[in-house]
Amino acid sequence: MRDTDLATRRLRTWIRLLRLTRATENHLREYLRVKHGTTLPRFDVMAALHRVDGPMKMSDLSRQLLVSNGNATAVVERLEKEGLAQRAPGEGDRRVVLVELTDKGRAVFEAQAADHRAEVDRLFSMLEHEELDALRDILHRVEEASDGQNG
Amino acid sequence: MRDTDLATRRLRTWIRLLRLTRATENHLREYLRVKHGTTLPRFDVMAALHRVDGPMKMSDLSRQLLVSNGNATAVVERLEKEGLAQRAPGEGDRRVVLVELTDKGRAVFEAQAADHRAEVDRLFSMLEHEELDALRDILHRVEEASDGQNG
DNA sequence: GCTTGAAACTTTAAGCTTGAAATAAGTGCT
DNA sequence: AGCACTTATTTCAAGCTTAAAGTTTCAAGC
Repeated sequence: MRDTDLATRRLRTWIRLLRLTRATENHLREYLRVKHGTTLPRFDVMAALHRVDGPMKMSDLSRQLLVSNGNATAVVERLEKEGLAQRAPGEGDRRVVLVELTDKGRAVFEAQAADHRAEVDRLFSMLEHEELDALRDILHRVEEASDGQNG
Repeated sequence: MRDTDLATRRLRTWIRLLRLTRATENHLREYLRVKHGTTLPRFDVMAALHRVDGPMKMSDLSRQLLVSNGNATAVVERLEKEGLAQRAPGEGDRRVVLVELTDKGRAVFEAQAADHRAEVDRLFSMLEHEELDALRDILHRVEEASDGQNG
């Protein structure tokens, strides 16, 4: 394999990375569905909102999650309908919309997050500090390079 | 960071992996859209069909791509409508449907694939043999473990 | 103050995706 | 043959996602 040219190895590595990510997402989707009756996009949005622990601009939300503006609007709309999040107009800039979790949303998310964390720990239980170090270095290298190219 | 407990490190690593995958997919989606007027799901399906280079069962296709059956049906239907793929009933087992690329589909895909490969090569140009080796080992370890758990 | 342009969101249409239900066809048991 | 069970695929409803167009608001230059 080491005599295969770099372009081919990079392509194969990307495909394997993509497959691992999909398989893991499928597993977590199913887990969240049967255990908490929720979906991955909802969970992701709630995680971002919980993380900042306060009002967050819609645009920051979509930037954070790497999804389109319209997508953020749609998912937040559903969360709001279920009483898990709420939107309010921004104070200064009247174009801005601020989202945050409701108390109910926070409670619901924290229960989901605990199980989610445990499941991720289980799924990656074969990775110890050594592999995590190696992976951290590689991810760091990729992120650094693409920061240089884009933003 | 090394004094952070393993569960936390695994969760953070998963999140970073997910972000890298999403960023890369977003980039490739945009690339295929502007340069070839196609989408990632269509490209993925065509790649799978090109890979086997011959008739493929719908169920094998969805298994390969880690998507639902209904999804495979929908994407193939669109490819068929565009004359890029064609379906035919299986010979022996009459439940089976076999898909394959048309000549046009093969030609179209090969042009897309060449550019896609070059773009992936560019996106991961910071990874040399050394990092690819490390990543291969890690991915192998994860795949091995989940094979033991599931299928 | 007006205009021009940019920014923050929402809306819309089209496509993607899932999970479940529905069809249809094969397999095995009696 | 008849019956239950499994497998292969499609259909369907609901939700997710994007890109593009539309609305409202802000900022800068005149």
